[in-house]
Amino acid sequence: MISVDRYHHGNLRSALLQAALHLVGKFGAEALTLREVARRAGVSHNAPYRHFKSKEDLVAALATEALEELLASIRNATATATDPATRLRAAAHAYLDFALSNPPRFGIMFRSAFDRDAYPAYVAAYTDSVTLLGELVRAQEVATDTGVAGELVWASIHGITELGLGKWLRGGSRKELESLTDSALETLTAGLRKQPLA
Amino acid sequence: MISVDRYHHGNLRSALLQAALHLVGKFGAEALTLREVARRAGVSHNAPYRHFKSKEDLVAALATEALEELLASIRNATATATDPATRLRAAAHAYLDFALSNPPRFGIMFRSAFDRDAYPAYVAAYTDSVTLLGELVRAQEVATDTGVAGELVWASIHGITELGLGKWLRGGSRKELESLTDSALETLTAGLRKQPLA
DNA sequence: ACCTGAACACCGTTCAAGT
DNA sequence: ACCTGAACACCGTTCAAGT
Repeated sequence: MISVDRYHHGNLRSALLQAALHLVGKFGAEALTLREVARRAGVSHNAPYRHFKSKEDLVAALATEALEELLASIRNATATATDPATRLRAAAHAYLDFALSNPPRFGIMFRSAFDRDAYPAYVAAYTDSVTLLGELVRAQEVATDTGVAGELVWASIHGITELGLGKWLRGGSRKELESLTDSALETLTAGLRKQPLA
Repeated sequence: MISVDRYHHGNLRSALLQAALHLVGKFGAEALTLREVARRAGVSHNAPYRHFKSKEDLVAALATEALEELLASIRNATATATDPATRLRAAAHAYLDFALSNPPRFGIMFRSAFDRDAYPAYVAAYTDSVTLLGELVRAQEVATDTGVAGELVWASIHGITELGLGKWLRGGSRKELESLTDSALETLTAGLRKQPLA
């Protein structure tokens, strides 16, 4: 009766993605199996193949959704401030918080083996993210516009995030990692101002 | 006749690890299966359990060996120079080169799910690595000895490595990534000198 | 001690069949 | 169109049995 258990209307795809996301968040990326996803969506182990060519194809869809959500989250976080340093800090915190809120999803987003070029929406979200970061860094007025400064900032934030998620740093709490992120941004911008890149 | 095909002498364990490393390096971490490892070592699918409690246990051994090798490689790279900046740069290049030389192994070393505390050799190599990095950074005379400077440097190098391996940066060649690493180190040390951490 | 073969409960994927 | 059940070739792991 209720439309949610009738997949002939085209909502199985999103139900599968939702189940997959839940599985990943709760049990980690290695617990993500097509058969379990199908089970949770209440369909046969085979039904997912109507919507995804393969497990990798579902993972790619999951990664695309995650990247789009991360981008939206960063946009949202930077929207309220006008001061360039504050905006960059807000973006970095959004990045870190996104990763901490669902570590396995962060892994799926970044480390999946699928061919990215085969997923235009993924590439689009990636391109937009890099562009946004470039703008945020350029607004600091710390370097000529070669893009290297943006990569340095991104790598620092990403490194702190990865090492934080893996419990490699002495402080692993959200607060401590945000503080480390702030230090990284301050140090990098100070360094870029003092010693502009070639 | 030849001792290599007689595992009653205690060399099966290392033969298994060697097969596992080869598998990981050639086909990626997801191709690492206990059964295939056994096949390559020429034993039944069950023989590995004489030497490893589980697949995770073998992965932990692999990760430990990798970390020890990385540490040795960094020690070796820094041994020839005396200038602090040169030594730090050599260490960073060794880190990057280690990752690029076998990306899946780098992943196993950093992202495996095993309980690290259950593997003292792993913890020892980790502790020694952090200590070494701390010394290298302290020699730059850029910060008070809180360890934060070391974490910032490590995160930057690690971030460049991860993003480079994942083809996220515009330049992905060894040369380009080493150059980006050099920029990161120069920028961070300049920033730390200009604006010491609280 | 060290190794083997059979067995169990899983996978991803394919295929013929049902509505 | 969308879904199902049977089947295939894999996994990791356990167990009884062989030397």
